[in-house]
Amino acid sequence: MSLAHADLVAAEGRPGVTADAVLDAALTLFAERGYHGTAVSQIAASLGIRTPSLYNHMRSKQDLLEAIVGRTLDGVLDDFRSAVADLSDPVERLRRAIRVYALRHATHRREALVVNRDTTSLPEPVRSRMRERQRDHERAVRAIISDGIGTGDFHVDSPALASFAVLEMCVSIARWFRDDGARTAEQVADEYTDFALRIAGFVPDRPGPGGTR
Amino acid sequence: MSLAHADLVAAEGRPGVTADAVLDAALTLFAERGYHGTAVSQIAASLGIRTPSLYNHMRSKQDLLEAIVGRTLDGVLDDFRSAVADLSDPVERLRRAIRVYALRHATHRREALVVNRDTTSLPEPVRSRMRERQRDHERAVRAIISDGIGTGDFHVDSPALASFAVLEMCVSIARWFRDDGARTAEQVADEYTDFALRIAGFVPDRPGPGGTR
DNA sequence: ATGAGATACTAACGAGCGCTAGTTTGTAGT
DNA sequence: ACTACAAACTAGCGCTCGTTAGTATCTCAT
Repeated sequence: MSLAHADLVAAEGRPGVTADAVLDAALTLFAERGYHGTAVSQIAASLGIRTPSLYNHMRSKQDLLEAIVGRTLDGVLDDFRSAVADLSDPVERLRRAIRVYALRHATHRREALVVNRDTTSLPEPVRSRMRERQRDHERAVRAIISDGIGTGDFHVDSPALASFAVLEMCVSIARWFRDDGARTAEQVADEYTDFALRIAGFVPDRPGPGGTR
Repeated sequence: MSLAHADLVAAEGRPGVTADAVLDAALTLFAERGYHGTAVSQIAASLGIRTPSLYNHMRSKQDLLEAIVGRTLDGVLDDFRSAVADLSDPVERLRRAIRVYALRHATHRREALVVNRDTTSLPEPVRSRMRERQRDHERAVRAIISDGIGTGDFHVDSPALASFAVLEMCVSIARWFRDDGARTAEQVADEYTDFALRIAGFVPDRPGPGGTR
């Protein structure tokens, strides 16, 4: 395990350790053992260097967490915006929004685990800023559900509850998905998108998967 | 906050700190800051005693986590068994199983947060045993869904995926539910139970909540 | 009154933490 | 060949961690 990066170096020319490599190693360990459960010495060991050498590539352990959480939330919001751009039908908007969100949690498992487990470990001004960005996304999804209720496509008592349920259901993909599992990330994303539409109370013209009824 | 227990002592006779009080204080702090993010000195402070006095009531910090996770999983399995006892209809079984599970995550938020965040921090023989108990519950729910597919009540491609989605959706209640919020724990449990049946592909005779269709 | 037992305390331990200072080394550009 | 710079190193800082040892204090049954 501590050889992973060393091998990479041997294969290429002369990179040494880069800031991105440190971030990636931290990401893996934070996802595995949590932020407080990970020592910077372990990050260094997984890169094959001594602890103080890390500080040539980062400012602090806290900075690593902040960078991981920050750029992950950037990615979520970017994904969302480009997914629903040019769409007006609430059903299609929800379908696309949930598909990219579910897909992300299968393809970026580590990021998802860290954001959900360790955002609370950020220092206070930052932490609230990050939470606010998560809420932006949740509100956007909630708005789609509300729109769909208006058009008669969706049927739920509370758009807020439904958006919580749908989004957290997707988040949980990161907890069990494996690349070598029975289903690809795309297949899982498709099935979860279907679940989301069901939660929203959308009833397709033809019965969904699972057989006749 | 550090006065919470001291007040309780003053109100009663001479209890001092009990093992249960330590467990409860640890539960609150673990849920708030995570196992590795909580120092035993903070547990002591929240009880109004010095750190070493804690060891009159516990064996180790790790023991606290093990006790919290262990008895929470006991509760989950007990809840499940008594909820579905005497029921044979898959729809009713799923409804009852999910209702108690969702309700538990609203009424025992701290336990749920700790189990889901910090079970990985347990030492290895214990950790696997705990995970196995969680899997027992998941398999039982999955079996209900499979049964329902057999009877034609449910319609999903993969009972495994559906059970993951349903259970993790319920777990997430612990992340946002507040006792002083707009909905009671029972109301939330009812709505989530409805979501679960929708995910399972159950279609009631009359349309569900949210209006006509 | 006395002794037992429970519960609190002070003191301090060894270990590990995140991080800094100062130094060596190895490569690249002139 | 010489210089400049980046990136690794050793040494060690101040601090906090979980835990133990040993002691004082209080309540209660004898």
